[in-house]
Amino acid sequence: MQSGPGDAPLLADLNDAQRQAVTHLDGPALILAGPGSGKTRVITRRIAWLINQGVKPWHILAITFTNKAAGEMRSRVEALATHKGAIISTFHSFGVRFMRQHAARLGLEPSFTIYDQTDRARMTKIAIEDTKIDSNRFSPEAVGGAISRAKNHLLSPERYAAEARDFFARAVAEVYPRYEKRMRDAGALDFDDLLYWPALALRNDASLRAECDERWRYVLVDEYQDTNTAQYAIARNLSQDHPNLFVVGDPDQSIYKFRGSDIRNILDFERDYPGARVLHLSDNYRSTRHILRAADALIANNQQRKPKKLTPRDRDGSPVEVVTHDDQAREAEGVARLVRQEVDRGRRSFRDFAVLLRMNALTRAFEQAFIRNKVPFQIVKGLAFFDRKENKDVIAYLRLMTNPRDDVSFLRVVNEPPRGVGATTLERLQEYAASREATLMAAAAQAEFIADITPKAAKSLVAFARLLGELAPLAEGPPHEAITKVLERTRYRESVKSKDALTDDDRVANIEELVTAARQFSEANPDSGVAGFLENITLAGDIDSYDTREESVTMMTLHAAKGLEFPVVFMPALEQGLLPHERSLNSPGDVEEERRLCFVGMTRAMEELHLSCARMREFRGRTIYTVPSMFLGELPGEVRRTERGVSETGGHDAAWLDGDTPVERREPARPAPGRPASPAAATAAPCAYEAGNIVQHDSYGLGQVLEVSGHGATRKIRIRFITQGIRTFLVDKVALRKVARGG
DNA sequence: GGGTGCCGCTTTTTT
DNA sequence: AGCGGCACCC
Repeated sequence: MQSGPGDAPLLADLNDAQRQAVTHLDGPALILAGPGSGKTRVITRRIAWLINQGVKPWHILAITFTNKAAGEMRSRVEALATHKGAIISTFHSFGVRFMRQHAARLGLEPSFTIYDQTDRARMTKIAIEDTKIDSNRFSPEAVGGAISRAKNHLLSPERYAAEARDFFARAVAEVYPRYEKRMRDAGALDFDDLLYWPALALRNDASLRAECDERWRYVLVDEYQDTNTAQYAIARNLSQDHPNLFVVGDPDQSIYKFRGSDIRNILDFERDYPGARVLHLSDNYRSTRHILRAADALIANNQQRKPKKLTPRDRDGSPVEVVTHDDQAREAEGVARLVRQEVDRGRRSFRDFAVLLRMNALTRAFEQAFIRNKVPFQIVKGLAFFDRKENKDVIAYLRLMTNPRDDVSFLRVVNEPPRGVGATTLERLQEYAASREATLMAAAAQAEFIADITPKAAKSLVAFARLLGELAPLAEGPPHEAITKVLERTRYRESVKSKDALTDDDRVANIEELVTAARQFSEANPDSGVAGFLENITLAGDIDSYDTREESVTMMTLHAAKGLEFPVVFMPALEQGLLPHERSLNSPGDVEEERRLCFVGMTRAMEELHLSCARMREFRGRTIYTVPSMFLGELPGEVRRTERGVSETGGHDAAWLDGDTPVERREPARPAPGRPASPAAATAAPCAYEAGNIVQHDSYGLGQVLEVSGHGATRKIRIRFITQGIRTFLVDKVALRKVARGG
């Protein structure tokens, strides 16, 4: 490594491994970076260092997974070096830029619309109806998901069809080409297209590939463990002639398999790039020893994993807490009280706390508890706002202004507000459009010539087409003006107001908020028109709306928390079926991913980590008895385990749950009692288990033995599980743990 | 032929 | 919370 001018401040506060990573010059490099090991710092310093070494900024491409991470990286590099010309963006934003730039070469209009998963489902539904497949048999979401996975694996419709074996795959194989045709005709790309087409173009067009490889000589990829096949292909094809691919990641934090990421990309890096430099960042600067030991112990249970340890740099801190509550209301109340108390004592501020959950649906109880205790909070879930019906409607108008071929948006708002265009008319219109290979907008403009469409409906359709034609020029101007005009011309506000007096205030407020969001966007991006605004909101993720400076407790999913850190982390609802999630229990590989998810959550904590579960949980309208997460059993003995409440005693005071004023209550710390046992038939033969025993099964959770029958290899055991009903197993084959003798 | 109101289903995680 | 499906009314 050479040292250039002004390197000292870039390298001074780095440890040995970090410095080696930053100053790695040419050739592929894999940086295995555990949580809290300073990987963002390594990437940003490296970009600055490369520029200091004389690498031109426009030869640098740094890719992250979220817009927020990209923005942060950009501002951090900015503080270190002039990087004008370097691209720091997400894979998807890079894909958009690539597609717009090479649209002509790819046979695409540069004014394409980007479809989100909701739009994808609608288009999939249309495509299913194009085929002879029974549309009730397969949901558009399921088929759309399968198409998405195919694209993530770079499978074209032809290749997918060649490999389709089972009934479902054969149906998807029918729909996939129809979907693609429909998308192309609508001038639309889905999220996966933003990776799929660039990946294919780079793979198949040698001159384009060489041109891009030459342009981006230094490619850096963050969170490499989460790349899918398409992303892998993009990175690989940009790193042939200039094989300076620098990837940073942690196999233990791979949590996006469901959207196609392939952990083998990082595990096989050395095989794919012979001679790659491999560096390990294992010093953890984030968390206390207690937290790291707990996280280490948990992740060590994964079989498909290279062993590695996190080296703490910090003090011991306080032990990791595991608390069992009676139900989710008390669990949430416990969190809210602790936050309140710490803030009241002046020891913490609200923004020091985060509540990390497996599912968005679990936030309810916490919202209520925080409100009750006057604890300010924010939920990181940006989708909710732009997903509101009224906003989606307005957005559909904007899309039609920039791209009149967008059939999905057409269908969404052609009768919104109501214009007297019903299902029958639309069916006729679609038939007509299909027979002439025309877009719905074009067909609407000539609706008066379509047989079987009533004159009244035809008039409405023509007026609608004319309206959009008149609005279209506004797409070049600032988006908030376009929205204002849309609302005015469609009288959308008025139509909302006349519906339901109770909710319409909310809806109108949402529309106003959309106008504000558009105005803010215009101010920040004065040169962008409506198309830029649409692109921005479609590609914005939940985490992008998260404000770290806000004085409030943060609630978010474990997935969204990746890359973040908080002084105090709560991880509630650690129950079998939630984490690990029910749908992962059938496959050991999926359970390992759930364990990684738990690991990611735990390693967000800097000083305190509070894990909890509830004995009872209301979910989808039913109350179920829960089983503590298997992951809690994998933590070391040093964690502090506490039982609160204990329903069976009936001794606690629940008054605080109903009133506004919290009442202090006793915290009897006592062990959980065994479940009441029922008298069951005894068996003659000696056996490790007998009726009444309380047993733990790896997947089904806690249950009570009802009966043991037979003998030898055919001895059977019948168990009633708390959540999964009655099951029968062969005693010799089933993995059970006796928890209590019971009866 | 279109509009309206009610029911039940949906969601695990996301760019 | 939204939305498709359905029944019922205009």
